[in-house]
Amino acid sequence: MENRSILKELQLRRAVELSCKSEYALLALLELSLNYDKGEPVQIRQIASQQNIPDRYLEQLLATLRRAGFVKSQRGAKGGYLLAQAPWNVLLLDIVNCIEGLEKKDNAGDAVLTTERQVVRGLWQSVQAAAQEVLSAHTLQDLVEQRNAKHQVDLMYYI
Amino acid sequence: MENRSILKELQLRRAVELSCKSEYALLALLELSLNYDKGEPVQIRQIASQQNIPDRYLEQLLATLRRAGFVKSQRGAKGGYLLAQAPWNVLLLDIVNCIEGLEKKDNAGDAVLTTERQVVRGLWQSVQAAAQEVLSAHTLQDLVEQRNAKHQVDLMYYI
DNA sequence: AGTATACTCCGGTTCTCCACTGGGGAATGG
DNA sequence: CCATTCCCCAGTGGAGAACCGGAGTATACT
Repeated sequence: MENRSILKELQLRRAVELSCKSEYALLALLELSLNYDKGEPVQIRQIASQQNIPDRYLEQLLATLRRAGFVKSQRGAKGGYLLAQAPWNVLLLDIVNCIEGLEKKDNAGDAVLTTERQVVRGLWQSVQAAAQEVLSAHTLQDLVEQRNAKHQVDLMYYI
Repeated sequence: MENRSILKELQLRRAVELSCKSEYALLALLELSLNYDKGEPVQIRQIASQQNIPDRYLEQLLATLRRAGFVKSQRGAKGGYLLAQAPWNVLLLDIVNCIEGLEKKDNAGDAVLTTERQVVRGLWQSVQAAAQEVLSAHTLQDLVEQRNAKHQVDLMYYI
């Protein structure tokens, strides 16, 4: 019990976790990015049906994204969601961190770490760093371009 | 419910997850590596107390490591655990994969993925790849050396 | 042989988070 | 006013994490 709470606080897990939540969020933001030029809001339902995501769940994720300032919402009829920033200004790392609820805790504090533990933690940090570097190297715009390129190919096969 | 089971099978989550389990396992194997030259088995209790790990839990982890062929066990009095291979032959990636229960599933199958989903999955794979590359670039021996180097420094400060 | 020592296998418990569902309320366009 | 759409809060079911405990089994030492 003691050990558990300690480790819980250290937040070692979920460090580089990519769950369903993140995938949904990225998909939603990608969908919003595709409609960014039009300036018209996109509804939850639309995204949900297009990407096969449960709409009530997506709603929550979009709420989080809104609170974090990634999207703007418009209520009422003809309402929906809009990207708050241009796709090329949104780092994918920020999205994942937002949705995955990453809170940094400096583990230097109460618990005394053995030399071995420090080494293992160090290793872990370098793994995290590698993963985050990839995510911070890309923006939503990159996803848009990849999807457009891929879409072209798909269409060619279709014809 | 449907969507959930599908995503569950795809095993998207836990792709790059590093939990308490992995830390314990790495610590245990590191401890065994330090005693590799001696050739004498190390008991669970010893590792557990040295690294502040609940022993009954560590027991389970060592069992999986044994079944995977990372360690050998010796029962009875003066028994304990031994590294099955030399520290420089054990990739850290293999350890984490073993303990985290990574099973690859090729997601190309029943479910039709939208173009957007494919793009997001692709992104995710590159993140995974980056993380795994770090882990596959190091062996237990590297951890041993790091720990020895760090231990030296600690001793110097102590004096 | 007998005993203490260790691993082995089986099970159960508690807790947390994820994925998802649902209901009522508030704003907005027609 | 009213359909539409977002907003907030609340709850459910299941899976896995992180444990604990006991009965069984192999081994060494005397």
